[in-house]
Order: sequence, then C-alpha cells, then structure tokens
Amino acid sequence: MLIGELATKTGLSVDTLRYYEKIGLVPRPLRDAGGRRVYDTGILRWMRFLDRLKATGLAMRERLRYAELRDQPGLASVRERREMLENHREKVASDLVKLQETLELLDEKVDLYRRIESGDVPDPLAELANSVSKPRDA
Amino acid sequence: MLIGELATKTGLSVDTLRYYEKIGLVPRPLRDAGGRRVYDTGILRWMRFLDRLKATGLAMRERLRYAELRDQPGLASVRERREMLENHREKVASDLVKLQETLELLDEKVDLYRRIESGDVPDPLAELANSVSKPRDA
DNA sequence: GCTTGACCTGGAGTGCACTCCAGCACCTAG
DNA sequence: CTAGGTGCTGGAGTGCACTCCAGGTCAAGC
Repeated sequence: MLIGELATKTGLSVDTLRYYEKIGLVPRPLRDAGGRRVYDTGILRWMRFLDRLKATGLAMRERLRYAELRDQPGLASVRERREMLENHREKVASDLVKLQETLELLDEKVDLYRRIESGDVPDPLAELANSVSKPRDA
Repeated sequence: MLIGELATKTGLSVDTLRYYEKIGLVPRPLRDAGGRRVYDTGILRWMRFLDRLKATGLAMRERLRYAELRDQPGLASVRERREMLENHREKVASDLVKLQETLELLDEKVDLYRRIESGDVPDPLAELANSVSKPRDA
C-alpha cells in the first residue's frame, strides 16, 4: 500500500501521514525501488487506535509517548503503557459524564427556545418577546 | 466583582478573560471610577455555559457566533441559536457513543497488558515475553 | 505619603498540529 | 517517447487560542 491509499483509508492527508512519521507517531515504512513508502496493512490497526485516542482527547504529546513505548521491549514499557491507558480511561469516563450532563442541558435549552419561538414565552425572558407578534393577553 | 475574582471563579486567567472580551465572547463589563472592569455575578452563568460548550468540543468560531446572536433581539436569533444547539446536541450524542466504545477498548487493552505483566502472555504477543522471566513450559 | 499589589492598554510572542510549496524523480498509459 | 499522476525532500507558512510583556494608573494599608 502506498501513501495515497493509506491516506484515503485513514481519512488523513498525505502530508499529515508524512508529518506523523517525521515526529515518530507512525513507524517508518519500508520503501520500494523508487524510494516510495510501502505500508503493511497492519498499520491500519495502529492508525485506528491512534484515532481513538485522539478523538477522546489524548494529547499529541501522550500519543507520541505511547508510540515511543510501543517499540521498546520489556515489562517496563508494558507497565507504562498500561498506566497511560488507565489514566486515559478515567479521563474518558469523566468526559462521558460531562457529555451526558451537557446533553440534558442542551435539550432543556432547545426546548426553551422552541417555546419562545412558538410564542409561549417563559417569564424571565419576557423581554425577548418584544419582537414577537403575540396578542397582549390570549 | 473585579477581573481577578472572576478569573479565580471561572478558572480562567485574567489575560484569557480580557482576550475573550476583545474577541466578543464575553460582554464588555462596566468600569469603576478607576477604569477597572466590574462584573455582574450573572456573567458566571454565561461563563459556565460557554465552558460546557467548549468542553464538549464546540469550536471557538461557533461559540463566538452564539455569543453574537445572544445580544440580538428577535426570533431569527432565537431560531439560529436553537439550530446551533440542536446540531451540537447531535455531535455530543455521537461523541458519547464513541467515548463509550473507547472505554471498552481501553478496558480490554488494560486487561491485556495486565495479563502480560503477570506473565500470562497471550499468543500473538509472545515476542514481548522475551524479557519476562517465565518458565519455558509450565 | 509611600509602598505594594491589582488593574490597565497595545502589541508581540508561543506552542500546537498541521498544511502548503518548490523543485525534483519515477512509472504507466496512450 | 511524452504527458500526467503520484511520490519524494526540506522548509516555510497558517490558524487557533491563548500568554506574556512593557510601561503605565489606581486604591488601600501602614
């Protein structure tokens, strides 16, 4: 697989892939006779995992550290990776709660706005009704 | 309330608060005789809501748009804000699913690492066991 | 009345994570 | 055999969201 195909499959740009390689986030692939990068399909698993970490807010610096640990043998590396994932797990769990709370808040606000739009204006926002063509008392 | 106190209460820096004011994210407060910003406690509600939007990934540009709409009267503004919140609600809901999936994935990985650490190495990762003092066949 | 600390302004600087570009090589189809 | 598409490198440029000055004003406590 050449870089263009990997870009398509991961949704990243070719430039981003080369950038990730430069900083050490993805391992350097083999090259063909013409010097072009040739990727093993196994890279996709790693890219998807990285994407998960990114999407859940793990900082680049941390992802980089994890990548670095990945090609270090020994239990110390395994242990540190486990600890990183455990820490991240806790962060994700608490984000989850925040997201759930925000979901409720958004639903309430949307509901409020809907009521304002339909002319059913709740008390503390009565000023907002100035421009609404609502009969004075019906 | 002066800016230092607001900074403490919101967890933002004084510089950030002034920056937010400059770009229009927070309304310009009154000034005292010495030209210092004096904030109404009501600002805290707005700051907390902004923080919610930020924490759930609403881009600065969008938060800015919302802030702008906030001091425009009329139903058009209410409608646009509602639509923004509805869109954001959907994004939050899908992030929620992603986070839940990632939580499971992290738990699996942590579990795997734990097993490696305890010497109970699963098959495809056997190379990692080289440095582990595990008896050859027990 | 003087020191100290919080505040003011305008503007420059920072770190992050890409993104773009010039100038070149290679390979395949027509 | 040549045109177009894809790839290469090193390095410059971008947008975002702050963050940090310098050089000054102001208010309250000792």
